[in-house]
Amino acid sequence: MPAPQPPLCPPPDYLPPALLDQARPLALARGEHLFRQDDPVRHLYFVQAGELKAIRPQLDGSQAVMLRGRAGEFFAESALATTRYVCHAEAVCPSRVLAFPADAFRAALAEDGELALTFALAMAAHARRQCSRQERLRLKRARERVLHLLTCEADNSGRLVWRAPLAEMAEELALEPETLYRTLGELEQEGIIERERRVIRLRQPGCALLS
Amino acid sequence: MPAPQPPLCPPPDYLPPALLDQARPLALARGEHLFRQDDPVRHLYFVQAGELKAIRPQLDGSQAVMLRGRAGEFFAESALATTRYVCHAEAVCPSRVLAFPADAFRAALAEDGELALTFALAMAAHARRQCSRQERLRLKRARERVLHLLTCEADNSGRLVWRAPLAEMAEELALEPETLYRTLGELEQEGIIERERRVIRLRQPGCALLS
DNA sequence: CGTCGCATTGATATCGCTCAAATCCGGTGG
DNA sequence: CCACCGGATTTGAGCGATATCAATGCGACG
Repeated sequence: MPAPQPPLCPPPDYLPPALLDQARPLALARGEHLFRQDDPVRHLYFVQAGELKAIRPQLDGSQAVMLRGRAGEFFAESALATTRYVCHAEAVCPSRVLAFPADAFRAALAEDGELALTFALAMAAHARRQCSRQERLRLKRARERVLHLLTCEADNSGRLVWRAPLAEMAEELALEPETLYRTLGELEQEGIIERERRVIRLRQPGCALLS
Repeated sequence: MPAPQPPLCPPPDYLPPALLDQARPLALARGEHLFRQDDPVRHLYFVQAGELKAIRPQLDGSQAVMLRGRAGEFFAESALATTRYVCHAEAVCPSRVLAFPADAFRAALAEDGELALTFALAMAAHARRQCSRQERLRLKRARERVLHLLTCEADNSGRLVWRAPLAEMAEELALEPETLYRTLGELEQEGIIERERRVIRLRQPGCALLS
């Protein structure tokens, strides 16, 4: 019974009404799949609430999180360039998405250069966030990866609400859950973070803690 | 004396002549910078020959390779969305690039929806390659990262020509050079690869070597 | 011939992974 | 209300892989 409490994110206001009319709302329970590898790309998705992740199963049985889509973002928009998905997508927590028909979306972009530019810029911004994730994965020590995530994802006051089990965060960081638990424990002991339930708070947000 | 021997890659044919006319060719020596962090974004770059990398200096003195631009690709096009660069860019080997004025590029996109769509699709394809790099970094063992790179970057016959020192490849893989040397040595001993100078050849291209 | 950058190899320390076990917590059903 | 259950979290011990430090070889080039 997907019923996320937070309010729904409206789709970007630069989208033309004709496109918005064709959007179909979907609700996903935690763990439910939005699409699977090799599925044909029929829709472009916008996340209104919750969070999605795109995963590729690895040969060792684990899964690599290729990207995440949070509320207010398009998700897997790079699929626009191809006809089939190269990974699976599932909801990290109860989520709501808007599904736009892919060809209608392409047509709208081709017809309206202004729209296409705006969308391209949104993709560019998205690419930057992906770069940040990559920078994080290049850090070799667990402590640094964790701090990188916290400083990047926490709000101005240093608070980060993680709605899924921490094993999910470990996966995001390409760490084992035990390592993450221990690292968070150490950071807490050192007074660098506080923890309560699903909330983690950086005591000195914006401070250069890395390395 | 930047004088790369390979032929120059022509810019994409979907670019309008008006835009091509404004492109300025640049030649870069190995290690030369194309732009630096905090520089204003005045140009969009297309790589005609050689290879570029965008790097962010880390607090520990090392540098993280955020992305690479190879011949035939746009480089750092996500900068279109912002006004200042967030990282440095330098040539990995002697290179040639075309510099398009950023505002002319934006204007051309806004004016021509067809062009904007094509460019957006190119960005999407680029995003997929970035995803692949990320997947690589999520692999925990050095051997798997190396094989992932080889299988992804080698041509059909399994050949990969690496024009820069191997330390550059180590950096790309977020490994220490020594680890890469040792790993390549093992793979060679096991008959999985062959090496000669700057050329690495996978003996069984396309084979599922990752575990 | 000397130097410099790159490649290679060895020894050691450290970190994160792995396996294992215990505890906590929220939710469910009696 | 309480007992129970499963998932999530914590903690421990040991091992293996990679980083780190150090030394040497090697080839290009001035």
